[in-house]
Amino acid sequence: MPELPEVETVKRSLEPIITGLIIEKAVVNMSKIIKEPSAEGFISLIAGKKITGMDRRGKYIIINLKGGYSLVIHLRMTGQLVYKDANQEIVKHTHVILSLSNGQELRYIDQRQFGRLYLLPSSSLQNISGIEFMGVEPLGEDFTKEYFKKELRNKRTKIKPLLLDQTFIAGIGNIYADEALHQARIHPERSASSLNARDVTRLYNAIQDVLKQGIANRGTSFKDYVDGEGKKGDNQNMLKVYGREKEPCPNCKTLIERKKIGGRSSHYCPRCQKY
DNA sequence: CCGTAACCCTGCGTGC
DNA sequence: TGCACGCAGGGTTACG
Repeated sequence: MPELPEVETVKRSLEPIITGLIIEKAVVNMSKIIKEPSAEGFISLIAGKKITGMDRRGKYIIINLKGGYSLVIHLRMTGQLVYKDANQEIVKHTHVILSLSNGQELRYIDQRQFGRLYLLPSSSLQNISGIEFMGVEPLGEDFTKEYFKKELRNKRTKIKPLLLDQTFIAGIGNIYADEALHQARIHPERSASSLNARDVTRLYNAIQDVLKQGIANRGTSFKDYVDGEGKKGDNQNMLKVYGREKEPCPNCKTLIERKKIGGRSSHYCPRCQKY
């Protein structure tokens, strides 16, 4: 479940080793993974392009190419973008292989095939529907406490689904939403507009804390996630509530509960996180 | 505006 | 042992 910290870790692990290399050739084993343009167009367009750097927007990985193009990758649930020697075994579910000018490859692997690749002009990233209306970067300077507070006042939804809304804040997924709400001691079903100033401050700080901690620990490897070099992260060991149903809350020893909220399973401490 | 659910997909756990 | 089934989950889309 790659969220902002995992995507950022992939970006940071790959950028120094692939910048400056040329994508010599692409092999597409599953054409639906290429969302834009067609698989054929992708293959012909990407060949010969030099990698100039990388970016991240929300959960999207952006690989910038010389000539004004960008390769954009969304890993969704089980996607992996890994740098491997061309001699390394091609594992099951390898859908796209980019051959690089140093004999290495960038491989897109995705067990559930939910992830997508896009190749489009760097000036047209807004053409990707998920990016067009994407909300603020939670670790960027536009995400201020004042902005967060003001926005929450007008929202009539529950706080947990709101944190997952990518058009509100970019990059938070189920793991970090549950962790942030636990740190802030806020029940996931509280209505967003009901949070008082102290709640807002705690949640604002908690969002940034859990994301920064996730990055510092190189991501949460709950199941499939690995960085650009195929290495697992360490943040799964730091989680307080996510995936810990029926385990004691680290604060108060009350057993963690799990409940579907807004269609997503939510993990919380019924004692620390009151209504 | 908000909530709910379907969709996409494979692997895994459960029950028979 | 193996089959059928349900669940998991991010983000988009459809619908009430």
